[in-house]
Amino acid sequence: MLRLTKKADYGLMALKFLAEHEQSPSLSAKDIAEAYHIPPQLLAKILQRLTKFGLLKSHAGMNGGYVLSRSAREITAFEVILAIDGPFFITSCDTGTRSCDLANHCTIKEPLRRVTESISDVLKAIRISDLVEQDRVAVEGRAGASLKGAQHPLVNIAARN
Amino acid sequence: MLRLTKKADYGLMALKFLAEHEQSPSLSAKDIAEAYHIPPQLLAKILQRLTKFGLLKSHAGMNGGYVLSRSAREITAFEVILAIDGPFFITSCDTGTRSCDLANHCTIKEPLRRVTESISDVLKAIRISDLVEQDRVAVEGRAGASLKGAQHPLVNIAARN
DNA sequence: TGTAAATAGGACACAAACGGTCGTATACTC
DNA sequence: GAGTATACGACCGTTTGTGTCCTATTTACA
Repeated sequence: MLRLTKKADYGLMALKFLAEHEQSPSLSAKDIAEAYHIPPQLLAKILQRLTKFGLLKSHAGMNGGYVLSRSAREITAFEVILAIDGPFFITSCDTGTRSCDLANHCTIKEPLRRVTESISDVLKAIRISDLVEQDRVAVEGRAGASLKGAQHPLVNIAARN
Repeated sequence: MLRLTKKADYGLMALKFLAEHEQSPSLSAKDIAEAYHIPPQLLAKILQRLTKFGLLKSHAGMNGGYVLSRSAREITAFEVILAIDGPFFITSCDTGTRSCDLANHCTIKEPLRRVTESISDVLKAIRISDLVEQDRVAVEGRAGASLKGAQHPLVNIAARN
């Protein structure tokens, strides 16, 4: 529970992959799916949603594919999750349109709404470029050796808000 | 998505209710269920899990019920959610026991693990007593009038980590 | 101009999770 | 011993998540 869906996972992976290949004219859903062993048709749909949401630009036809519509530094994890999984609330009631039937009795809604905001802020502070950077550091750390200090950029990012 | 289950909601509400009635010798699942119009049997199960997890103490038989096993200030929202919904991960893979089959290709796992930690920290900073306090303030604000300054205790809590 | 490769998107099938109920056993009080 | 409460396993219907299939459309290139 309180977990990301696979779709959101795939979406983040795809964006990260596109960010790492920004020099390419465009990459197809198939290219990305093969790189990560993701079901191609499923990924295609995800990329379509991201396109509809304005995070990607698509190009149909031969040699077509997708490119980031903005710099990787201007796309946040929050936007990706929002695009794929829709708005999220930490309370199970309050689906956005109308409040739950417990409205009058549910006394934790307001407190938890603030928690939701805090979590949103964390996700808004994570950029696709951070994923690239963080992963690069992790790989180097694994291949190389010393794992000391300042190796948790994302934590720092989350704390810096 | 990324939302709390109703069970976790109910659990938090119940703990808050118990915290508000700490002077009572014990409250039954039925008492609490009626107060919030929650299905009694469902709430009973939730309270049983919380008991098993050590957050509540139960007492069977006539005039039985539940009491907090600790002070409301020593129980966090994180523990409640963990007890009811199990461990949560922001990545859909990595269910705890073994990593997903994408292990080698999934390059965002490590970065997102840090995000999970940040969110956990937020939830760990929320105590049941905060829910009580925060709700009290909200009610007063609604009944009374002025809504200025320092009215977002939970946000402050989340930020103070 | 035709073919192949790509996006776009609706419909559907399967599986897992969630929400809730039922029945029964057990513990405790009076 | 009766009544009330917790403890817990089994079950069921609904929803959500994951993935596939099929068709239409766009585009590049031979």
